[in-house]
Amino acid sequence: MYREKQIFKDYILNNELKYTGQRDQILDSFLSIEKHITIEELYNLIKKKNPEISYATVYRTMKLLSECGIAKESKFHGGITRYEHAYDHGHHDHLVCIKCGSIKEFENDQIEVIQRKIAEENNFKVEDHKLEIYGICSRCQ
Amino acid sequence: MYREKQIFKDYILNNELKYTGQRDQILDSFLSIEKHITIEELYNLIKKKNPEISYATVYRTMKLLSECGIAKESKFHGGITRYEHAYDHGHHDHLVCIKCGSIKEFENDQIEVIQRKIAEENNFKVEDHKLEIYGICSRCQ
DNA sequence: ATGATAATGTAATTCAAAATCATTTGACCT
DNA sequence: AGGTCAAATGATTTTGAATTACATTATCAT
Repeated sequence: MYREKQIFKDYILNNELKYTGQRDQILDSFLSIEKHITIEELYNLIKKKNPEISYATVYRTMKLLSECGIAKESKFHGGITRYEHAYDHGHHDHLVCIKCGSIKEFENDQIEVIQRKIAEENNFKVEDHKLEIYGICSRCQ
Repeated sequence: MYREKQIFKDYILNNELKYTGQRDQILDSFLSIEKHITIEELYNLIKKKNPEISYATVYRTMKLLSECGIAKESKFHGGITRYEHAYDHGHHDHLVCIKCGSIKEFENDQIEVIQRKIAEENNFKVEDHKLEIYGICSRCQ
């Protein structure tokens, strides 16, 4: 079983919620996809297995998964919300193709260090940060 | 006269548009404010001088100012669009306070260099990039 | 099985932003 | 200066993502 599933179950338990079939399906579908997925894409994916699912439930469940650190919301160019896997994923940033919309992750320690330095210089207490590079990916050139 | 005003007039001329009183007022008000301003804030500011102004005109004019490089749209945490001065402003990034909402600009050449390196490694053609650091500003701690 | 309580689906609502459209205004021409 | 015509404007409606309200259904501890 996915480690994430146990985390979700614990979260459910600790908050007096219920572990339902839909929540389980949504988590499974989310984990099965290795991309930054939109609610719409996720909804359509789940609908294949369970045509009864509603948009509202997908929205609500992804909020829960974000709260317990399994998913992370992010908005790129255009502004619609996408979800990426967050459990056991170190901090990373994104290369976003403005042509095909593909999103590639990358990690860079130097940038993290510089960011901390800038924050310190400004007496700023960092909670989170994001770096996005927009351009044309190799395939689209 | 602001250098920006000439740019705007040229842009208007080249696109067979018209340089109207409202557009002039909106540009003046925008330039007079040294912050990342929302449409609502700008609308309220202009309304004091000209109560006839409408939201639609402010929206439309800010689009024009963005098109000709005088303003730049940006969305921070929360997602509502803000406009900042763009003419003759080098690239910079932002420290965003999640408590009071204040936004502070900073420049860092090292980050620019690293970003270019990362893009190169990924055979990615950079068009734009943004770095936002979210946290608590010095005043709010 | 029962009852308390949460989850769900449908539909309505919110909010920023954009679009529609009738009317007004500005730029250009002679 | 006045006429012409396209563009600008304001009021209103529409859009689209996201959230919420509410009636109904499902879950789970007992």
